[in-house]
Formats: sequence, C-alpha cells, structure tokens
Amino acid sequence: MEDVLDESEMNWLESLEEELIMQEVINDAQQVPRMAPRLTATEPEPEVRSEELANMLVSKVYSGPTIVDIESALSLSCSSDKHGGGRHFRDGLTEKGSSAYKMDKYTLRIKTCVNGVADDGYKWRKYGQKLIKNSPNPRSYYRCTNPRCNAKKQVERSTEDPGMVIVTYEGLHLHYTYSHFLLSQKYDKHAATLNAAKKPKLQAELPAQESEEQQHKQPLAQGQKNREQPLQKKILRAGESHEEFYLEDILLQNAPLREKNIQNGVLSDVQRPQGMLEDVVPLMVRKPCNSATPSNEPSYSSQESSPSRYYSLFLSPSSPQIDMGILSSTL
DNA sequence: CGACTTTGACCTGCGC
DNA sequence: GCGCAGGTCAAAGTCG
Repeated sequence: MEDVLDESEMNWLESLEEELIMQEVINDAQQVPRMAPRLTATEPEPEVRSEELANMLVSKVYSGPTIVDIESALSLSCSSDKHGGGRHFRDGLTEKGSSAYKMDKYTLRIKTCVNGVADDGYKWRKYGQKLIKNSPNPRSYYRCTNPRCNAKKQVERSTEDPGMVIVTYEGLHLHYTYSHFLLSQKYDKHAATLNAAKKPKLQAELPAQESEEQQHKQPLAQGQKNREQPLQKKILRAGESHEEFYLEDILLQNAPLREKNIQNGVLSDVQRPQGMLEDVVPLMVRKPCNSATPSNEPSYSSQESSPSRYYSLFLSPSSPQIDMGILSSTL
C-alpha cells in the first residue's frame, strides 16, 4: 500500500520538481545578475540589521540552480551512464582545470560535537571509501541517490581536529529536498505519506561522517536536517566578498519568529519562497531548536535530539571553504 | 526483499 | 612506460 502511494507520489513529485526547476531556470535567465552580485549584497555592513541580513541571505543567496548549473547538470544527465558517461562528464568538467568545474566543487568543514554531524537534507549513498595518503582518516565517497542528480560529496575527518569533518561537495542537486515538499502545507497529505516512506532512507545519509566516529548510533532526529548545499555554492561563488560573517547570530536572533511561524503551521516568506530554502539553509540553522518540533515534519522529528543545539555557519570567502561549526549548548 | 554499507579490485590521471 | 594516488565499481554482507 505504501509502495503504491509512494510510487504515484514520486511520479507526481518528480514532475513537480521538473516544473519548479524549469521555473528557476527561466527566472535565472531573466534575472541575469546571479549569485555573485546578489551575494555581494550580502556583504555585511557592520550596521546592517541582522534581521535584514538574514533575510537577504535567505532570500537572495539562493535562487535555485543557475543556467550554468543546469546546463552542466543536464549535459551530464544526457550522457551519464554508470561508467563511461559519468566519467566523460567529469572529465569534461575537470578538463584543463575548467573553472566551471572548480566552481562546482566546494568544501565544508563541519565541526561535530555530541550529536555529530551536520547533514544536508539530501539522500546520499556511499559508494566508496579510500585511505588517503598522509591522512590517517579514510575518505568516504557519497553520491546523491536521486538518479537524475549527480551531486557527490566526499567526507573526511580533519587530521588537525578530529572533531571536525571535511566535506567536499561536487556537483549540483537537480532536485528539491524532500522536506521542501514536506514543509509545504499545501501537500500535507502527500507529505505525510512521503515522509513516512522516506524516513528510513534518510538515515543513510549520515553514517558517512559518523561511521568513522561511531556516531551513527545517534538518532537522526533532524530528519531532513539541513539543506545547505546550494547556499554554499552560491556563497562560495560570491567569493569576492572578503568578509567573514556568521549566520549563527543572525539566524538565532530570528529563530523566535521562524519558530513561531513554524509552530503556527505557517511558513514565512523567508522560508517559503525558495521552496528550496531547505536547500539553502541548514534546517537547524533555520530552526535552531527544532529538533523536537514536529509540527511540519512529523515523521522526522519522531526521534529525539539535543534540544538546544545550534549551528554556526562560518563563511570564509577568502578560500573556497565554509566552516560550519555545530555547537551544542547542551555540552 | 530491497536498500544500504563495506571493501577489495579496477580505472584513470599525473608526475617522474 | 611505470608507479602512485585518488576516484569508482560492484560483489558480498548487513539491516530493517
């Protein structure tokens, strides 16, 4: 029964995803200045109100896949096979140090504490692990489980700080995260079903980072957790900015408002318009204390997690890297 | 039973 | 051309 629902659900969702993505593409084409200009706007004037900045970050930083992104991804989709195609694509991008390729690769340094890792809301499947020379820690390779998505990531624990993992994202997600739909009240009923259906799979995301540190026994209460990848990408592409700024303070200050909206079952404009906001801002950044707030993600929140965890998103545009410290006030 | 992880083998690029 | 290192594959095992 669930399978039947899930199947039709997925078909429906897929078509919707395509539609939405296409809209994003069109919008992008019409709004030429893309990430960099927008992000330049996010350069934080010290006096900029945190709330405004948060809104800027949330509403402007991400606007969906860019034309370039989509083109790249589509070219991959067309040619990608398990072996040859995918490799051709990669080779094509990496070819001669293609800047496009470099742009599609970005690194996160994720600080882990009690509950371990920050996860994005995507579903990843581990396809390999490798010991890296001069590194005591193995590197794990993950691929997005969405067949049409070629996003990949590598997870490696930092040698300098064992409590930190280095996550290298590669490629672009050509789909919404599930929570995008789950959070949409419009699809409440569908979401519930889908949510239930998807939950087990989501648990597969984490072990990557955690397996190395024996953390995967921790409940994955976050369920869909964070959807930061596209944001990361946008931000990194805005590398012109020389500031380092913290989302943590900003977002924490706005947490009450978001919480309120969420609890009311209403998604604020800040949250909703992206649909893909979940793709942008880690869920727990958006909802720092959401671990036990099931209002919108009933299934995901069935498990407990540290109640007052919050994240700090540390952006250092000077290098293609984002440091995301996951702090826990429960320590 | 299906989805996922593990892990050894294989492939590819690069430097010498 | 050879060897090394990183990246990927795929069979086998595990889990729910």
